[in-house]
Amino acid sequence: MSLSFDFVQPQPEAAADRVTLFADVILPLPLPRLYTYRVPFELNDQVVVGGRVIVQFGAKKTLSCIVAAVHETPPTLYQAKYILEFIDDAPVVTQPQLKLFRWMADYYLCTLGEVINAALPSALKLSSESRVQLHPAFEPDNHPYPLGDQEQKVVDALSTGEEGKSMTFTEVGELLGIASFHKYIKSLMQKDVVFLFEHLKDKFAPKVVKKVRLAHHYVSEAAIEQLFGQLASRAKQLDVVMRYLQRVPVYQSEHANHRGMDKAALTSAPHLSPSAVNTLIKNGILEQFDQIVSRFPLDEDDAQANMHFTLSDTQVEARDAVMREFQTKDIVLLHGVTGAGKTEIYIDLIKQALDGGGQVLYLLPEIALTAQIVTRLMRVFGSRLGVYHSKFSDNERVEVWNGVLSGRFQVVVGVRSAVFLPFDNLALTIVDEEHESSYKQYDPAPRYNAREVALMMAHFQGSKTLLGSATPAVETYYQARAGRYGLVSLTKRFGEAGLPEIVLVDTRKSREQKTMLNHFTPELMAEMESKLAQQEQVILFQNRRGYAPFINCLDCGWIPKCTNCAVSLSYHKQAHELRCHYCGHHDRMPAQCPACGSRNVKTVGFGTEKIEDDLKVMLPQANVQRMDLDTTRAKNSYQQIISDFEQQKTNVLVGTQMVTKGLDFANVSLVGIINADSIIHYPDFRAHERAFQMFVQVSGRAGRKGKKGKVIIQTGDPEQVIFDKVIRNDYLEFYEYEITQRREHGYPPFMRIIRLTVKHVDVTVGERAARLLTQELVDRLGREAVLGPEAPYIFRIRNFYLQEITIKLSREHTVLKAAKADLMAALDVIRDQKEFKQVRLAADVDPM
DNA sequence: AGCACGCCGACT
DNA sequence: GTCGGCGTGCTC
Repeated sequence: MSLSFDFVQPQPEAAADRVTLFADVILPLPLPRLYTYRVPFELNDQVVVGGRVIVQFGAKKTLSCIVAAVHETPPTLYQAKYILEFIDDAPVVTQPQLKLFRWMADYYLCTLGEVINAALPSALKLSSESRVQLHPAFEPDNHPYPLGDQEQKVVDALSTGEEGKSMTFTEVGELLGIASFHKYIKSLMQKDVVFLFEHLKDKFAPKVVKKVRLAHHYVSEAAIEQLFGQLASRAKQLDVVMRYLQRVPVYQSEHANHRGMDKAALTSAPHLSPSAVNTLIKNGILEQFDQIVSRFPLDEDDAQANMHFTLSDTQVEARDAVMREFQTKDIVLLHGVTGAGKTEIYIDLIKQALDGGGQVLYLLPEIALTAQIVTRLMRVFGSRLGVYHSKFSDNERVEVWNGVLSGRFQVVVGVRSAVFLPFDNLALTIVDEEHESSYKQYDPAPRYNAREVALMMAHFQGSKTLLGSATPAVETYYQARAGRYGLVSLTKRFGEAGLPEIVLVDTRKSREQKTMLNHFTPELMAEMESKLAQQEQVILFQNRRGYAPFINCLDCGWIPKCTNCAVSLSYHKQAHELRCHYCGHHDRMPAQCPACGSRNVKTVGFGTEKIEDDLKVMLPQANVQRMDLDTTRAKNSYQQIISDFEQQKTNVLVGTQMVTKGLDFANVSLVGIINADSIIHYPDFRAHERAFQMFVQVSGRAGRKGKKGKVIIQTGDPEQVIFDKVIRNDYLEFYEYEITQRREHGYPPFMRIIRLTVKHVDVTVGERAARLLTQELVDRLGREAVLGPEAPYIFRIRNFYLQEITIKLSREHTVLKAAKADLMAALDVIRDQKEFKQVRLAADVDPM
């Protein structure tokens, strides 16, 4: 701003106050910096921080990106290109979000572009390759909104050719012959004429329900009167019409008739004839139409009926304690045993937060976000509830995103990535099962933990956060003990169900005595038989999928290995394949040893598939179902397995971790952990914690609603200290033991860990890069802060050789910040060496 | 992440 | 002689 003097008259033609604006944008690419584009002067008033703009990036790419800042400082080193177009007139990313994204990039050592990439549903990230397609529900001659000329051109182009034809943005631009065509696409989207998708594979497959309504010329009392006369001799048809009028208040509002009712409710109702319904449709009395429905249908009547439920005394007490803690603390840990009824407490707190006018985010791990819980929440919160699930299509995610922006959804229940939703007025954040490792994203950066991100987001927005778990993460409990988090314990199980009896069975002894029946001890076998005889159900937990972790030729010792990874191939019997669990590589199962031709090839070890297989032979009367990654890959198979078990169509459920989470089955009286040792003896400082959590969680599946359950843990080493704590379900004792270990060995929560992985196709280059990086780190951070480099147990994945360096840092903020700067500098040293140009470096902050 | 520019092998 | 391999460097 320059000084101005009174006597200097403004020159009218010079437009002295003409400001040139520049926008710093976040490109959805892993680039370290923001890029500055120039705002076309006539569009100055359209720039919104948090809105999307279209820019040309590089020679031929056009991209949408997020405006992070607007200013008047022209770049000095280059000529800024112009922004091509503005997509939004209001932010799609809110201010608190931008702040959060910056924090994430900083904390997790990644770029803002990577954060944006993980955060935005891909339909919000437009590029010249984005595609449009006519909406399946669009009817050209029965469309409520008029279309402009340009819009009509697009619709015409999309309707000629085969069904479901799509065009890229580039093609739309060519068709219209103008550069600024996005506004037409946007308008067409708002009118539900077209929808967007990014790749050919994510085409929209909406769920359509057939509905019927009364033809519009019957919607008046007189007309209906006349209709009754007309149908007087056709009793079946009359019944249908009567039922329709009963269910749909046609007289009260024409709108109600327009919405109609489910056809299935008429055709499948008792005493009503489906053919009568069809005759009515044929005669033009009823009309049939399709409606696209959400995955979680809400029955309005249900919503009213279930609004109110009462908390038990224990629950009221716990809720009040949480609220008391919230008066002085922003974060509260609700430590409640499985089955203590935490969900009801959450619902109660959500209601209060909503009454106060704030938004609520309720995070759940993926396996716990079931239709059961969603329907339950739907009943209470109805259309104010948004659901964000990873199995949803991109269009559905955008709908939730926009719903949060517009205020339509005040509560969102969702998985890890729901922390990215554009809240601006969060009052309450709930992270249920906060210890769950699935909150942590591993592979593409940002390698974030949604629990930590949620805490930071809540902090930025002044929201309270409730962390819930039966087996809190050691780090979390430590914070609560230290008084930084409030702590509320809920120890009584709901409905008086006692804790299950937990029994250890020594597999080593059984093996010596040769009493093992395949992988079952006689004790587990006998108990299963007895429970099944009493018509009760059994869950078996085996933390390894497939049939066997490897196969072995008994004559020459040949073991098939993955060609891309340093692992043996697992045998999958059903698929008759050898598979790599790390890269997806698979071969046909050979009929004989390819090395020596012997047919003496045996499977070694066992996974869920073998357990299932053995049981089918050993317990022929039982119905055995397996639930693991392999059997739940298809869209609804998880739900199918659960409901079959719920309805007791299956008696034994064998599965991996999937069976440990949040499933409430009233009739399960026995849980078996087939091999506890593989879980405990894992080369990682969190092995005991994970084992404790797993055992307690899976034990929680046994015995509910008054029945006392039994848990049998098979182990070759029953003396392990951890079992003692599991048996007595003594979290506190486990915690005390574990925290001492952590303090002694300098692990979290006392130190912060950053794991660097160096990857290269050539072992020696990778090793050299890792050694140099270690040296650079030692020079900057000191010898004691750096461990490694070391090849991990699985030292090659997807043809990349791995080296790991572990950095241990003090948790002090200033130290951490300086250390990260040092770390980045050390990484740059590697990147600058020609020899290491092909080295891939990944930083994982707080690895799990 | 793309994509263009650029320098060395098997083909018309 | 050219077409094309993918190494590396840049994108406001």
